[in-house]
Amino acid sequence: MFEGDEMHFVASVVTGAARLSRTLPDGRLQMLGLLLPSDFIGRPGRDKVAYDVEAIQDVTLCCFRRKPFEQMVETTPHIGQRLLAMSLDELDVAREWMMLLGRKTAREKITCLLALIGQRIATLHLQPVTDGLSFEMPISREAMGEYLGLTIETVSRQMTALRKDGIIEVKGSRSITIPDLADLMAETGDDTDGGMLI
Amino acid sequence: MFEGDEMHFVASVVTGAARLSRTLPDGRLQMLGLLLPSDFIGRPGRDKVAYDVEAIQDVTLCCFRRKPFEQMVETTPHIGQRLLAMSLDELDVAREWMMLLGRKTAREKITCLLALIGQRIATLHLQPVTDGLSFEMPISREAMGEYLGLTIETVSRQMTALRKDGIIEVKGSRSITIPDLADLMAETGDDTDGGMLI
DNA sequence: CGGCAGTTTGACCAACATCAAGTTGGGTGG
DNA sequence: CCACCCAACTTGATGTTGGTCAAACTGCCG
Repeated sequence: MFEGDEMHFVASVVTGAARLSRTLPDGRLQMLGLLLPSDFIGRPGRDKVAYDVEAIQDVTLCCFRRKPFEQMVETTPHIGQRLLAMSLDELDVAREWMMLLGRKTAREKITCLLALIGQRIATLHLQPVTDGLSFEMPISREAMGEYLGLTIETVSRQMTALRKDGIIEVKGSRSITIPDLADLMAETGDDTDGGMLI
Repeated sequence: MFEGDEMHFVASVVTGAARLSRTLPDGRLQMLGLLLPSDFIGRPGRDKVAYDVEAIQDVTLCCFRRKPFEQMVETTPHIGQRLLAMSLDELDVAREWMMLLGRKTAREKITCLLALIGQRIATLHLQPVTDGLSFEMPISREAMGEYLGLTIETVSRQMTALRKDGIIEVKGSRSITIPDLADLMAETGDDTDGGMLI
């Protein structure tokens, strides 16, 4: 679906993954969010799509016609509360990303993304998040750039630099190992200790 | 309030203005949002402040203890629906800003901000948004930079460039006139026509 | 063995940041 | 009333980062 399209339904992602993005008239593209199982597309009270939505894997959706769904939200408080909690979480993610896009260097952006994806994949597979963490990057260099506000060349160069610095190990172009998680986190620009004082 | 503080209440802004921001350990700061009258601070179901919140003018808040408020949200569906609509709007704003931070040039960032502030001030004063629009910048060059992910010097240089190009007229450092709104919009990088095809 | 998409690398360049002076204008104290 | 002070802003010189353009390289598939 593309920005401005009429949207006659809302939906919940059941399987697969999709992404939200927006494109400027001259073609510059920024990815705005990732839709994973349980995430919600569309919103009560708005009939146009606000951003481009594209599947990045085969996706199964659970769709509801918009009007009946809006009624259901009004009559079933619990649904509204759930939607509120989800949209507040998305807001946190979006703001975290604003910090990254506005102020972080290319190297910090890349390490943030690697840490994020590594942790999420490990958690998904019920693996501990420790040194030696190993995973497949689910997205291309191009998609990394679109996510981070960088060009593909800069992404590639930073990956090479991180490899040469021993922060990551790379096999092929997608297989990543993180020998020392603390080393990676130290490059993200964030608090390493979760923000605790002393 | 600062990131990580315990928050025993939620609040609605009645008068004045505040801003949301986050700071990296080394001091880099990114503004994440603006709180104006009717905006909401805090959230049901979360007891820590997620971002720094600072008043930028004298502010009056309407505060509610968090626990009773959470109960009220559960028992009064209409409140939850209103909060949902507000947080979805904030999400749109945040994502619009991600596009700006990730992909726009300094000149585009500045013109976007000027257009945004000009239009909001005009609307607030019930003035038509037309050529010759004139207003006072409510924020300093530094704050503009924090909002746009730029340094103060770059902000200043771009303002000078826009003045020399006749896109804006400047009196003192805060008073702005926009002789031709279309000229300004043409510099934002966005669709000038609101995205309509033909 | 091509052909091709995805990736890497190199050379060069533009945009923005950084560092360092100025400049302006409003407020204060002599 | 004037001199000076200070914060906010502007301007200049220079440095870095990341973008751009172009050319290889890789691995996979037909």
